[in-house]
Amino acid sequence: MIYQGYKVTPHCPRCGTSLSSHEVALGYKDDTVDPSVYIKFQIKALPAEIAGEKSPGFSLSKAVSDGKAYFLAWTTTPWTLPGNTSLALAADADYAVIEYQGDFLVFARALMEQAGIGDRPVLKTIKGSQLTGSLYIPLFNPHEFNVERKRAREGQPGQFDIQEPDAHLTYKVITADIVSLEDGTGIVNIAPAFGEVDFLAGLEHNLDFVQQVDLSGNITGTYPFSGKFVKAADPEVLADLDRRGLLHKSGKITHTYPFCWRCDAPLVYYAKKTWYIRTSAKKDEMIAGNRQINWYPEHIKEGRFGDWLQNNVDWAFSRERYWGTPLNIWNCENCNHFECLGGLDEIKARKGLKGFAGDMDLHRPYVDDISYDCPECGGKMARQTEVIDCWFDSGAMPFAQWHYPFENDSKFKESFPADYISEAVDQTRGWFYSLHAISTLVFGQPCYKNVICLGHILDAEGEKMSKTRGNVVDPWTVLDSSGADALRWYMFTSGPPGNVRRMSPDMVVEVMRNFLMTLWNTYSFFVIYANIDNFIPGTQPVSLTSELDKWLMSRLNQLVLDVDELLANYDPTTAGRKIESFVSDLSNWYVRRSRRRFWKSQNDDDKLSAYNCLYQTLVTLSKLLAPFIPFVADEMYQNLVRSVDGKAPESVHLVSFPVADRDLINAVIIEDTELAMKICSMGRAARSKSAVKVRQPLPRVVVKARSAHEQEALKNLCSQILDELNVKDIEFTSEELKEGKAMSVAVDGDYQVGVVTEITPELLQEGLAREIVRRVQTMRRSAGLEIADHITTNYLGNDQVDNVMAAFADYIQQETLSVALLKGIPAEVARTEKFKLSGIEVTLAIRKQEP
RNA sequence: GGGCCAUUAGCUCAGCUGGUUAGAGCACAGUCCUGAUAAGACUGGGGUCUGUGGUUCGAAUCCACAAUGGCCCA
Repeated sequence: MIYQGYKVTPHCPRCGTSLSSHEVALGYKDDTVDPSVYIKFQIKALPAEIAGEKSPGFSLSKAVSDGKAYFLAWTTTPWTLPGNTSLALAADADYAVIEYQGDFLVFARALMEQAGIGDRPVLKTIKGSQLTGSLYIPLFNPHEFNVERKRAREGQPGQFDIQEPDAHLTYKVITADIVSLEDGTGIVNIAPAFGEVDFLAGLEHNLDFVQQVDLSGNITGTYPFSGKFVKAADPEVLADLDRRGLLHKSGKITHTYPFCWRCDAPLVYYAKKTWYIRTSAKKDEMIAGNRQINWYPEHIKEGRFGDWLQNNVDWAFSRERYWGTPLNIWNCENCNHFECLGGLDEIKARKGLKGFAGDMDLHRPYVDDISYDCPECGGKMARQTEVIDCWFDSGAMPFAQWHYPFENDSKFKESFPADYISEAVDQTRGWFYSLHAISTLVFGQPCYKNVICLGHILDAEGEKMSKTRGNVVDPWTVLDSSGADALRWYMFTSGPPGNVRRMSPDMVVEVMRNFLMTLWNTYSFFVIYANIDNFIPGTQPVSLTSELDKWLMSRLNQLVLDVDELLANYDPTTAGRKIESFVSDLSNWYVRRSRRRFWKSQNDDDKLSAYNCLYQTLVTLSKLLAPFIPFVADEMYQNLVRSVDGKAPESVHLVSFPVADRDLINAVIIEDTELAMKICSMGRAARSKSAVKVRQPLPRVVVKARSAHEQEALKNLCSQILDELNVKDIEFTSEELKEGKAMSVAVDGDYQVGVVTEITPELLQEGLAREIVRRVQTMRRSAGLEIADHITTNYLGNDQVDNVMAAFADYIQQETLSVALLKGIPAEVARTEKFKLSGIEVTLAIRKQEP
């Protein structure tokens, strides 16, 4: 499965190493500007078939013998031209001969326009196949510049024979499938040392091999441009050709070219020795294994990853580096015998072992000292100096992390194959592949069952974030200002994980305010009141008599059901969004509607039921949220559970995920409450149109629902509606509601909600009482009083004020925790304020009542 | 050059097994509510659902092509 090949690999001249295909993938740049040049190769001889051909008027043979006939080839890498050893044509294409400045140029007829000579008459048309075997004179005869010309030994791709110098060297023309008629001239520069296609063509046609560039990317030999880096040599190569009349046209092209992901140097395709894993032999197994894996999003499976497996090529896994896992292949310096050693035991068993100590560090440089006797010839066996591609290490993780198969047999088997892995989409060629390839090679099966494949995070403009571009959102600024859990929640809920997403810190701030603060405030509401009332969870029976509580328990258990199922289906986004809308309803409906139940002074069943429901809900939420926002969830859990139950698991992360109680799910209540919410929303709209403040109670709301069934449902929930809309009565009708002097109406589809805006003296008085409560509360707050502090309230006003204070004394006192309502303003008060309420002047004063 | 994904309000996204009037949050303006609130409610402005064809009684939704962006490959 492992072999050494002489193959062309992308090579980084600065790092001095070849790159794997997944590394190359990291460094493509779209807007690379390179030379676009048309070069003339002088034709020396034509194949006999067309050489003898007579044609009236024009003879290509004569032009050849006059030294005026040229193949016109196109390239973007002038520095490879000294290594050119052939030209490739498309067999089926028509090639035209035209005259240009006294020379006769041959190139694909279809591409005349691009070469800038479309207006010339075509003197002759020849099929590419007819030109095969033509000979041409090299642009640079390697022997003149002290560069070796080699040729592959028949059947041994890794071995080359050096060719004798030849002052009259010619190269031959071949045909190849890869020749494009889209761009260029239909005649392709073949330099077997500098391209994979070129190298393979070289093997197939037994072409010469000229390698005039060293591993640092510098031109060797004695060319005028020797010693230059390849890219720097480009203009000088062109200048040299131009001087000799061999440069037809020179320009620039913008195209995609790979660069080193590590150091940004342009990559050079370079033939050199590399160790390969013959993964292509296991291609079918890898494809079969992939069918067992669940991919999210699903299209990756047969799309990007499936394509990658279909087009599998052998894994070039050796690296010319210092750091890394040493390649465990030794070979004999004398007879070239190879051995691959599988472990320490095998090393120790070698005859004539030198440079080995029992406790040695088996990395470079120490490992390089190990040698032993060749079992074939007795020569010295030395380690190949390369290290192993670190992607191989990453792919070996499932067993390497346990040092399996040397130990931890059971630990390995427990965790293999993995249930789930996650990485970004670029890793289809990286970690996803290295894991899958090695697992298939070693175990014949996949090593992961489920994958969430993440899309990339882009900046606010939709551009890829990159350090060089400076558009990176620093994670620390987000973590410092909004927190890790806010960032997590944003990532989970802002969009499906497989999508790319634009990101700016503002979005995380929004998440914090919208979701986390709502959650936290609900939690802290509970904590404040539970502390005031000394509520101890678990000691009181839960009796679900209140419709509101039944609704909350229904919603909660439905939520648990939904979230559990969504997470099982690898959809954290929808799960998170469900939690979000639940928390919003919890805060804006349940707590809002239940407020008075917590505030009232009697510790009755209703109050306990409210506490228990809210408590259970918050605890369950902390468990549901634990995988999403581990810090906030555990903080809630610590205070809600651990502080009252020392025997509870230490952390929410050690608690089992909640299981829904299906018996508590009442779909009818959920639906009915939704309707009640809708009616309230319309009622608020009607109220706000009437311009009567919500604080002012109104006599009646009139509802036109769609059916008698809906009317019944709303009747059951009418206390919630009355309270929410601050009206005294609810009435149902099947008549159209009319907007009028004492009626404000909101319409939505088949629903109509009208508010009767007649204000009786009694209602006005009650409204006044609410105004007074509201003012006192605001004063308490500004005075810096605690919620549970008791006060004495003093007041001053006309008879009407006196009447209100008398009629609503209980209500005002309970709401404001006033031990007394006293007429007259004493000198020593915490705060005095004067108001005009509905045209009536009132002066209020409060002072804290010391216990 | 090939492949995959996306494109819906100023922004971030729902809606995609075709079917009443395309929704939410943020942002903006005004009004209201509030002793849990960096919250909330109501109203308002803001949309040729990227474009062009096609299928259909009916298309944001299905099909084809194109444009733009992102990713991967060459």
